[in-house]
Amino acid sequence: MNDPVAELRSALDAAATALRGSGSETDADPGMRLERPKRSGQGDFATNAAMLLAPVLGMPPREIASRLGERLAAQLPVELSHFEVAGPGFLNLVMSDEWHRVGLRRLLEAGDSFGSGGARSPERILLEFVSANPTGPIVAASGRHAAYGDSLGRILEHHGHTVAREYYVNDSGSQVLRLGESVRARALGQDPPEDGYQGGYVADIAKRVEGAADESVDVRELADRAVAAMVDGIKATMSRYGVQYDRYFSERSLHEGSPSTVDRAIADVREAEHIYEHDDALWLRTTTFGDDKDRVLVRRGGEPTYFASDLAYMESKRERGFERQILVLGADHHGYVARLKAAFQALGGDPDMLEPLIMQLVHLVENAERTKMSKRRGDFVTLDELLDEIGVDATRYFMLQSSHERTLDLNLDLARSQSSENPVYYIQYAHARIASMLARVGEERVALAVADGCDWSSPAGELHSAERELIRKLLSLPEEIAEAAERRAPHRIAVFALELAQEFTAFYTNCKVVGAEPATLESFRVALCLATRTQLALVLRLLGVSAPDAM
RNA sequence: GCCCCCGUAGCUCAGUUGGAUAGAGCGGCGGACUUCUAAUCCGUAGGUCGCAGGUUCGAAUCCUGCCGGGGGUACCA
Repeated sequence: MNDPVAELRSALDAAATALRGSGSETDADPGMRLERPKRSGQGDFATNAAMLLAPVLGMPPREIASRLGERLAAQLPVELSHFEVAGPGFLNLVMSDEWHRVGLRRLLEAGDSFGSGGARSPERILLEFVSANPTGPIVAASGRHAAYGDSLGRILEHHGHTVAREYYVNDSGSQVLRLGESVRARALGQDPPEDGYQGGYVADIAKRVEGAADESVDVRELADRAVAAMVDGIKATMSRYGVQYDRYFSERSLHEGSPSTVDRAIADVREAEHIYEHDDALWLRTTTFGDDKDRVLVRRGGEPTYFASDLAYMESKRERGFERQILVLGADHHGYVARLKAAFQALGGDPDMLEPLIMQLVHLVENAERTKMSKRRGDFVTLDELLDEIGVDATRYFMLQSSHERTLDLNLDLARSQSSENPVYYIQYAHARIASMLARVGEERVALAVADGCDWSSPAGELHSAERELIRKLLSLPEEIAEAAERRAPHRIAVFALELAQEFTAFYTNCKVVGAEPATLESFRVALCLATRTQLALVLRLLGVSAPDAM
């Protein structure tokens, strides 16, 4: 492991354990924290350990904090500059310049793998997201799912997991047929059926798809062609958006073959005796696993439900060796969670390994009004249109900056007129500035600055507070990655990226880099710039946002 | 009715497995371009953390109730 902050935390744990003695409670207190105080003057790090130990030891918290500090000082004579006991019993730690310099050295050694591989038990994860029906173009709101799923995948991978991304294509069923009917109608110059798709894009497909107006071509066949055309469009949009899937998984493929995946899944749950017949339909007894009511798998008449496909798709994922299944669902699907969990268990799965994540809605606000989006009516803003307006980077950042469990209002007027005010440009600007500076000093000078033999790790003079703060920010990446991965929270990285850019800009404003005297100081600052650039590029990559060298 | 999410600065949002005086961006106001990129920086104003109780050394964070907004509650997909 290459994580100076984690090492500090271990030292603190050791000190706390020693203080507590062997006779008392077994494990370290999980509530013990190594925090970064918000206010200056409260140390570089702070811990509440003493307050948690107080009831155990039966001593005043401040007294414990003082003893804890002394132990830590003995353990870390070089790293720890000094400590203070404050408030109700906080222990504030001030780290030495040496600790910061060593930290920078280790950042450079790790490069863009810093903060990677922290997962306690690496998993094979199948991450399914978007999966919007191929009966229309990708709408703007799906851009949130796409950005979230893609970024989450990148973060999970950096954290040490293996991730496969899939887009589930609903290419069978009545919706698809309805699309075929609508295309046929448009091709013949008629209005689509009332329950069909009214959007203008249907006419475009009708022009592009072969045989649309040819009544000898079956509507079902026409529907397939239309879906294929839609999927091509979806792939193009996703590609433009920087979202790569490992596979577009066809729902229909679940029904093909003999026995089909659907057949096998049903056989499995039948064998486990979770199935019964009622009213000529085949039901899955999901109530066994906490669902409100049982669910139909095969309708009266033999037609399998969409739920049967879901069951089979889960089966397929398990057969392919993914122990964890994450699926990003829209808020309008939260009613499915119970039955999906139940189905997963009926197949013999551990319910904790099926992880439906509910994404709250995106409202597009225009003229101070929320626009309603309906694919049927064709009344929507597409993701492509949004990308035309405000660009990939700004869109992705906007979609990622807030928690997925929070409704997002996307103000189109604002997005259009003030896209340059998007924080993403501030972050990219910091990256571009560094690139420009490093180019100015030249590759050889940079190489010299980071060379092992270079002695900037012990120059005369104290570090500037901006240097110290920037280094600590850089060193906090591993825990940010862990937090973002474990909480499925890419927005944490979006916030971190902005904070890192701010720390860098403060350093830039206060500390001259090129031409700093003595040369060892210039080397140190060049090295710090390089480490910052590497990490900015890394977090931008995790967000799926570009890291330009010039702006 | 029942279930899920949300309510934090004018706007958009962080912070919520309890910690010190609640933060950022944008917008407002006042300043700074002989400078390594001004897409920047500095200063300043702006808050009953929806409301009311409770738990405790300590609550934006946990519990209960209420108010407000959004979504769901199909042999549709």
